[in-house]
Amino acid sequence: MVSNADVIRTLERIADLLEIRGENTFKVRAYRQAAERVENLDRPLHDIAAADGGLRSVEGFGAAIAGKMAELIAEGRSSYLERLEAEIPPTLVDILALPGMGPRTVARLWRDVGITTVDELDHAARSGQLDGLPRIGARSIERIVAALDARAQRGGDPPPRRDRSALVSLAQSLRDVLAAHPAAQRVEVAGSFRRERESCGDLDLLVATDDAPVVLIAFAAVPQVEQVLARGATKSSVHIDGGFQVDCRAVAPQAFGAALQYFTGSQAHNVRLRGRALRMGLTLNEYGVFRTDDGTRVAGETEEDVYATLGLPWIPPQRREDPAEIDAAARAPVAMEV
DNA sequence: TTAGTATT
DNA sequence: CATAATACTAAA
Repeated sequence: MVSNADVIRTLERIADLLEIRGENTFKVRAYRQAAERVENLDRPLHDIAAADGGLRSVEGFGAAIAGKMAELIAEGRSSYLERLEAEIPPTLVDILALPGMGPRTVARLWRDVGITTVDELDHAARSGQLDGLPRIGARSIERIVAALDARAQRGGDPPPRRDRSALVSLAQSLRDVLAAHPAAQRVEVAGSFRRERESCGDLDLLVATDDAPVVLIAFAAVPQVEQVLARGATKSSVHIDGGFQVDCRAVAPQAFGAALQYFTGSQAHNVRLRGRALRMGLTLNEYGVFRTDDGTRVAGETEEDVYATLGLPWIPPQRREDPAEIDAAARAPVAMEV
């Protein structure tokens, strides 16, 4: 029996391989989006396949994807995926999973150096085989080796997610540390933690401040920090507590609402919200809502402002996952103009 | 400045 | 035919 999880894995695998192959980003996105739609289903897909509308009734499933997934459900295999795997070494997906490794680099390592596995990459990186490749300098090789070492230490497993319950105290203590900084005016934990997901891949902290660089320097210097992954003018990423990633974003107080909205996500929610803004002649980013024509800022101080400007009631973070949520909220009478 | 990757 | 928007790093 093919489970929804199997279908999701297949769709994501197809997307990864297409991406390495350099396929049209719209096509790649279609497979990713289809996977995401399946994730949000509350029914087994094989059930839907057998019912009236069939797989085409699943949002994000057009003729091509529905056909391929129908085969997967009926036969337990996808001939399309098998053809892709014959063309593109499927072990490249493991390389793609390394942090800092994207489809362009993976494709180049394969085509130009013949690297197809993590072990081959490890050997090549340490033996100087990557030296002199365009766009891969000494720093890049260092990063690759570090990523390989980290992966090896985990026995090849992907970076583990953590249960929400196991993160509560870490989140609280980081929040307290930042809040104690004299330049920090307000601190919130955002991201999947704020959306109350049961497991989180990282922690996202947002700080309102008039002096972002100083706050970010302080953040990166917190004693529990094991490694600073990046530190810029508005954003810093670190590893804490056994390689767990924590991202910190610092914004001006008048942008706090927009930044909180952005940083809370989900990504799909942000994309839908920003698309909605565009259709209204507005543009939404983490600094506010702006008129497309003259760039005037029309909202940003609070989340409520941001949603209201887009004709929506404030949507609770827990509900910012469901693709239908924005449409549902738009139909709610409360926030529509009085 | 650009390419690539990362972030929600 | 289309595509959310932005930040950071390394390389050129």
